[in-house]
Amino acid sequence: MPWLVKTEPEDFSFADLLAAPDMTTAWEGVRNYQARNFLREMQNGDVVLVYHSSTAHPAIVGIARVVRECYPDPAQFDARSPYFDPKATPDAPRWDAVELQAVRALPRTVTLQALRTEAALQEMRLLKRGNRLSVMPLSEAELGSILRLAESEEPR
DNA sequence: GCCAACGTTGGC
DNA sequence: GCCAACGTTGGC
Repeated sequence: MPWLVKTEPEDFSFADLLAAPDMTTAWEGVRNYQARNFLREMQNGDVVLVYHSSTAHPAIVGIARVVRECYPDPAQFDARSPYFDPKATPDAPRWDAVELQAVRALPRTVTLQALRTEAALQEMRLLKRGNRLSVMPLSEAELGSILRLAESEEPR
C-alpha cells in the first residue's frame, strides 16, 4: 500500500534523507496512536511520499520506500530525547518506528495548492479539514495522480 | 503570530 | 464515562 508521511523540513527534510547514510533513516517520533497504527501496517518495499509541512510552501517533495518494518521506537526510552515517553518501557513499548530509504526527489514538487485543485485528489486524507495525521495511507489512484502532477511539464 | 481543529489528560 | 483544560499541529 502507498503511504504519505509529513515532516517539517526545518527539522528533517527530504534533502536530509537523500544525504543520510544509505539514504536511509529511522522514522522516529510518531506520537499519535492512529499514525502509529499505520506505521505498523507498512511493509518492506511500500512506496512512501514525503510531504513538507509547517513551511512557507507545503508540498510533496520526494519518494521513499520502506526498508525496515515496524520495531519499537528507541527514542521513547531515551530520557534525553524530545520523543521520550516516561510511560513506555522496553517490556511494554508504546511507539514504533520504521526505516525509510529515499528513492528520488520528485522532478517537480506537488504543492498543497496543486493537490487542492486536482479533481482526482479531493478525497485525500491530507486535504481533509483539520487533518493532523503525520502518517496516512494513499490509494494507488491517488499515488498515480500525484506522480503525474510531479512529472507534468505545465507550470503550476 | 493567529487561530481552528484535534488529541490527550485528569478531576470528578 | 464525561468533559473542561490544555498542548500540539499546521495553514495562513
